[in-house]
Amino acid sequence: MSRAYLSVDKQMMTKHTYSPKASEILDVAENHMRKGGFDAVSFRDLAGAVGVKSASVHYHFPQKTDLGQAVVARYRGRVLESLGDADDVSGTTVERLERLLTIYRTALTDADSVCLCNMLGAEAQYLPEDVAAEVDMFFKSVLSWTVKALSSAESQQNAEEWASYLLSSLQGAMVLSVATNDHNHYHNTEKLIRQSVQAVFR
Amino acid sequence: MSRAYLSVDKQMMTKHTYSPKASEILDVAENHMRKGGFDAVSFRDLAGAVGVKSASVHYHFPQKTDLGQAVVARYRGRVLESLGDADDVSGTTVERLERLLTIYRTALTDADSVCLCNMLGAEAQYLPEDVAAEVDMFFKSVLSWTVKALSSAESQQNAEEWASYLLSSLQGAMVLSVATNDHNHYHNTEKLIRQSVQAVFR
DNA sequence: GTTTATATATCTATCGATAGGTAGATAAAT
DNA sequence: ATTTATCTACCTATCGATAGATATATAAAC
Repeated sequence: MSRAYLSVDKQMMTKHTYSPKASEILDVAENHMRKGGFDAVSFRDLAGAVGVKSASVHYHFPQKTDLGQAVVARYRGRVLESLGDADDVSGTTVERLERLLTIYRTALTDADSVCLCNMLGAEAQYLPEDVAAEVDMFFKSVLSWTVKALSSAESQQNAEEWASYLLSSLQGAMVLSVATNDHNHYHNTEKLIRQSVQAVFR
Repeated sequence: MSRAYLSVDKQMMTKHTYSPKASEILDVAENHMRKGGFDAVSFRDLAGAVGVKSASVHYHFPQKTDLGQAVVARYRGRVLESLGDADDVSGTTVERLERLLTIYRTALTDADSVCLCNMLGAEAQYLPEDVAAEVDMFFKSVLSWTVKALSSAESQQNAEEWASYLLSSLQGAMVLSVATNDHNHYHNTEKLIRQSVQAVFR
């Protein structure tokens, strides 16, 4: 069994500061949010899914903004943890990038839905400010990691530009895959990303 | 003033089969849907925006599914019309591709929101079947156009793979641009797409 | 040890607001 | 007269959120 990176996987959430029930709520909320966006999750549905009443969900997350913030923050933390340190890696740029590709691939395959922050990022102007800020932070963090991962000494290429390009491709490929119900769009993009990076960086 | 392709622009919707009021409703629905998804538009809000009561919106679009279908179908038609015939173009592949880039660029710039079908495609599993089918058709149509646009006689590259890759990049770049409130992600991706295509196709 | 207090986690019941949707009247245009 | 387009008025269902009660567990005070 493959590890779930972007996807919810209780086994890898060891250092959660949330109670078991709160974590369970976040799990359901995250999966549902990835498929339908922020407004697609309701306190009642969450409550039903974890076997409590909606008022009890409000106990753990008083406002819906708190819930959204928690979902995105935990998601970001999990992704960054899976990515690890971008600096301390030996190996080629392409090898380094495989970690990023695996994370996104597993996220798509496991849940058959786009990246949480893709879904929420698209509706950023429609989100509570706090939640939008968490989403913004996700992209800035992952972009920063990717820039580092691409910054090999030999290359004179602009790592920032390529990081933005690569992340865009991966995010968009997930959307195409879900929208057309054909994951080949993702796998194909993965392949061409490898080619491009191999050609440009070394 | 630039022409709005993906964006709503009444001037270019000459052959609509909708009444003026219905078109107005579709305009508002489309813009709102791009920012918040399918559930973000309500009959009451639409009614208020166009100066009628919600029951009158139901007159034009009995069910919300009808509204969603109409919005996406019109959007797709407008984009395909703007793209024109991919075959009859003289010029380089890159030049041919500029039309696609301009459409997406203008869409992002004019409305500061992602492509309608990016927003809806991400939540495809959450949409009414009819609406999801329209979204699927959008991507298949634009992909088909792009494949043709890339299929120059001299090139031996796989046009289908590259079409999927390019569209993914553009879609994802819009998401990053909106989510981080930094359109440079889009413009940067545009630039690197040009480079990549120029290197691979001729 | 027993009592007192506080925190945790849930419940029932309800609120006002809003969602999509419908029935039937009205007014204008053809 | 019929069609087109709108209205008023209403329905049921669900939304996020709150009030107030309850059971349990831990912790502190006596």
